[in-house]
Amino acid sequence: MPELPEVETIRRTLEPLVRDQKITAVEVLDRTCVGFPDPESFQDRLAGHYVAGLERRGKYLIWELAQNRQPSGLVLVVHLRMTGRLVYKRADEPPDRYRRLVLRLENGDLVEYADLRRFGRLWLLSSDQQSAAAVTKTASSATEAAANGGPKGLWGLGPEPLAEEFSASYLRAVCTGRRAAIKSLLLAQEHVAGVGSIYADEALFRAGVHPARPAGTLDEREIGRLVDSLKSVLAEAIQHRGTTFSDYRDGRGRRGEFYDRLAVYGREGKPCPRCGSIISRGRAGGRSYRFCPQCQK
DNA sequence: AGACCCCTGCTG
DNA sequence: CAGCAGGGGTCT
Repeated sequence: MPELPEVETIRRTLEPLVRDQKITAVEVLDRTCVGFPDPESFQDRLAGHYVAGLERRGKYLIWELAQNRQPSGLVLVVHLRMTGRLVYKRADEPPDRYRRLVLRLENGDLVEYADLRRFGRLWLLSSDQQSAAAVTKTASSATEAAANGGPKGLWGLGPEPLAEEFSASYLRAVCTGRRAAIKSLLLAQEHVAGVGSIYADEALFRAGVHPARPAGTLDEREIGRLVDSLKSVLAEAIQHRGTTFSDYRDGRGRRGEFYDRLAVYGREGKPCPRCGSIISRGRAGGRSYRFCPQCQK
């Protein structure tokens, strides 16, 4: 489940391998993974572009494209959802069993997009549209996005959790008056971008806050601890190149190493690393959470 | 704000 | 072999 640290790791590992390289050909093996435009136009328009650089926004990976050293006005946007992978390979390396799309590069290597569950999507969008949408959150850009079949979530993303903008005062403003569980609020990409189930659970554990607490009931100190915890767990996960449960791989096909440092996620029935109580599980807002009944009130 | 859907491997 | 998991979108 690639979340912010995993997508950031893919960005960092892939960028040096693809920057300034030409995409010579695009092979769409599974039409369902192309979100916009239609698969034929996607192939035709993307082929021939150079990769100017890779950016990340929330869980979205954004490929800046160029043509003849000039910005081409197009970006390739990728969301891996649950089981998507983006791996740089030599042409003679065996394909992933779930290979869905291939970007051929002029040096003979390729970038393989694979996705077991086929929830992931790729979109080829005009860059002014994408950047305008990233900074504004207006209804008009959202409408425009919908009309163009773009990635709707990208248009309404909240602040990056590692940016200063994501502060205790910001989170307090978001939580105030809300009865939804704090965990659901952390997962809502319009409030904070890039947090998924793993890091929401881990941050709540570190902050000592019960995941099902109505957001509005958190006091000032809890809000402060939660902001700090989220930032620290995300930064540490990036340092360890993400968390691999089964599917996630970085841009070079390697596993992430944060798995061993998880305190609660995937550890139900095991002892809490802090107090030894048994980690248990609950459900809020239609999504499950893991927590330590002793440490999280 | 919650139900349901997408999709497929794995679990009970 | 039904049911669950899960990011995020849609529909109610």
